[in-house]
Amino acid sequence: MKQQDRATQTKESILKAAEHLFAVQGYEATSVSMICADAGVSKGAFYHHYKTKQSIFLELMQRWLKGLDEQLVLIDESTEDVKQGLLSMGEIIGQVLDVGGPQLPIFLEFWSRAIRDPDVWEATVEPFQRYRDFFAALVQRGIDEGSLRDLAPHNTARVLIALAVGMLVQGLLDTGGEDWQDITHEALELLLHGIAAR
Amino acid sequence: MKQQDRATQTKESILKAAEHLFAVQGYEATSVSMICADAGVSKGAFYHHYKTKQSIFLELMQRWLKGLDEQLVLIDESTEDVKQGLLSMGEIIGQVLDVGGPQLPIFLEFWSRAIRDPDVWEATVEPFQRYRDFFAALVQRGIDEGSLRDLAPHNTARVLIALAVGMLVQGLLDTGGEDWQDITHEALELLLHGIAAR
DNA sequence: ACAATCATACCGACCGGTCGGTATGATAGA
DNA sequence: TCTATCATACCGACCGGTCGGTATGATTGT
Repeated sequence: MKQQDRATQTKESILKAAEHLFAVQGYEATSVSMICADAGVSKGAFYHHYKTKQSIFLELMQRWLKGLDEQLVLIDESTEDVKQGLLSMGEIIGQVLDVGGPQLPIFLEFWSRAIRDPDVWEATVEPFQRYRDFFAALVQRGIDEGSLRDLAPHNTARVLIALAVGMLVQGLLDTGGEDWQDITHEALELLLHGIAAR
Repeated sequence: MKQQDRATQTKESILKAAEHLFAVQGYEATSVSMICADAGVSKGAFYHHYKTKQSIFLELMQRWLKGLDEQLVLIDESTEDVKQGLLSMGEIIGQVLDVGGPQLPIFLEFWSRAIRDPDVWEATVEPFQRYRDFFAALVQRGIDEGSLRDLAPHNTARVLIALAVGMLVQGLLDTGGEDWQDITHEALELLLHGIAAR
């Protein structure tokens, strides 16, 4: 095999091992040695490909967010009706919770680290502000096309994200096998139509 | 001074030091030695009063939740109108974010630890399910008195908690000095009346 | 005297990261 | 094409330091 191919393979196996271990044990509880053992690679190989333990942490997050980005943009482009688009995006949350559950706990660690570490902040929070702007634009579109009430797009976006994040956290901590696809859908319906009596 | 008084004073100063350090540096980054140094106490004193590092972590959380409990019950008893009660509870979130900001990051760590550690889970998640039941009962009351639409109380409670948690996380990660009191209030209004056009 | 309270000294495990060295494929001049 | 040279990929022992926790003795109120 070519040298470069072997290299990328090694790098990838390290990343996969790290992703798995971070998900199951958490970041702090996972040592570089464990990652190497799991990947079947030496510590030297690890530090040849990655500068620090944290750097692999960040690369993981960037990949993850990139995937989320693409999904959102995809839905955004394929929907005409804003209300329907919001519901579709809600389904992403449900999917994320039902499918990618195991590796989600990392997010909580990312966030708590982001508060102190500027590098982590840049890689996690800054993208979230991009999402907020994205939702705000979507809400504005809804207002323009008359399907949404005339409310502050920025704040509404914050509410939407709060809903997403809150559902994510609850999904992580709830043990019972809830159907989050369903719950998130209903939550968005509630937000759309209000819970107060007419 | 009496021996027992001195003991409780020591215990309290340890707790205060731990609370402060956990808030500023995080749990893992804070060592027992640092807590002792900050409290002006020896390691022997620490392990005389607390079994492990984690035990102090848990005691902190229990105190915190107890305070939250009391606030919620207080509002619950003092309000007649459910809609108004919900808005008042929203203000708690705002208060919590504006006032107790510095020590909130611990929550994220608590949650991420709760996923793996059964003891932490019991101390953090189980209370949250109590809150959910509490909100569910409140929603049910709203339905009965006709101020809320007839919807599943359990799911609605989940939405309310999602909103609270989501706002909390955003409040932690947003750098700008937003007025979360205001934002949370508007969020609840949005949820109450819906964002869709009539 | 006796127990509660605290201080000091210390242990073994482990951690992230480094470093000297090797193995192996790429490259280029003869 | 054969070979000398070099860069990349990788190995694993090792380091300084930190950590949570313990063992033991001093102090102090009762």
